[in-house]
Amino acid sequence: MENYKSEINQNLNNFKEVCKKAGVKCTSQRMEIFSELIKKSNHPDAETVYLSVRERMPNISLDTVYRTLWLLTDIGLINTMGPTHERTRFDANLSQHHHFVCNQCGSIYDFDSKETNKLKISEYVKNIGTAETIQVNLQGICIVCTNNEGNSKVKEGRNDSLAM
Amino acid sequence: MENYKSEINQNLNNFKEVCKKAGVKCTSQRMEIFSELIKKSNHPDAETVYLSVRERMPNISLDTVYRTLWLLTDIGLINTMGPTHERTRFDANLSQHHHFVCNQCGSIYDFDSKETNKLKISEYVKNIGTAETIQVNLQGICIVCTNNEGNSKVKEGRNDSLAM
DNA sequence: ATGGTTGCAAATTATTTGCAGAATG
DNA sequence: CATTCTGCAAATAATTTGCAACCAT
Repeated sequence: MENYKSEINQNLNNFKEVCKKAGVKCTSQRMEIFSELIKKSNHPDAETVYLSVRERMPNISLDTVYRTLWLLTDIGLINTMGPTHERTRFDANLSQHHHFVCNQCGSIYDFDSKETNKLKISEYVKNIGTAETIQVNLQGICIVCTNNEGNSKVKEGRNDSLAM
Repeated sequence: MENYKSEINQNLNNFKEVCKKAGVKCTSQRMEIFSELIKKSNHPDAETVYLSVRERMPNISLDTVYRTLWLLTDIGLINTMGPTHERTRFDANLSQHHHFVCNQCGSIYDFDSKETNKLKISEYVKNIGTAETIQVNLQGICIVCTNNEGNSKVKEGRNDSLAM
């Protein structure tokens, strides 16, 4: 309970630094939104963040929350869960398979690997729950885009890469 | 090229059977939409399906495509990619981690495992592209819901389980 | 025949944007 | 002080829904 507050302070210092580097202002709204996200580990959506922050800042508006969340994502302070700005996509392939998403063209390739299917994840999540399905998602650059280097249009600037 | 058509026919026979079992009608629209999804392996969204099917059925409407895709999902003939009907969720935890999604309450738990991080997926997808990030998603029932058995509300009936 | 299904148009939900005043560096 | 931000309200995009006509069983 004690180092929870200091963790936020530590993060807020980093926050100010990153903002300065990125050339964006460090406003009270942004700090509230950011620390809200650090406090809540349950990956809230914009509306949820808005409702919580509003308890401390009654005048904040939902669109500020949206703008801030995307800004924080752009400058690398937070991430989104899964694909964003995407419409729901459907798949008739019901067999066990995994996905490779190209950060450049947005294509999704299916793949399968015995090694992946054999993963004994269950042991790692025993204290979380019982897993029924496992799905591996890879992000990177597909061969087509690698070969087309130069004439490929970037689809999203928000796909920060996270070294493996 | 030849067994591509026979694959569709085979799937369409199964389609009719499943429809009968589920007590839904086997309309021409539904057959077109389903076979469109089988032909395209690129996980199209509703609009894309709509545009393709419209070439053969000029009068079909987009909402029929939506209704059909969800119906097919409900009766287990197709799947959606990733979370659906979900707002974008944000996460301040930037370290390498994976997710456990509870099919019952919708909570998302973070977890990490050395074994997972060491996965040499790159070799399996060499001919697809170069992966920069790997993310494992587990679906199942979390401990909280297991303990609350009975008074928990089911969130989605669309989470077909796939044995590990 | 008749109840599920379709197409249309209108509704809803999530998210984005233009603009004038407010706050930050 | 000069911008960058914010809050408001209105716009947009994806998806859903009510309803009368239509089609499969």
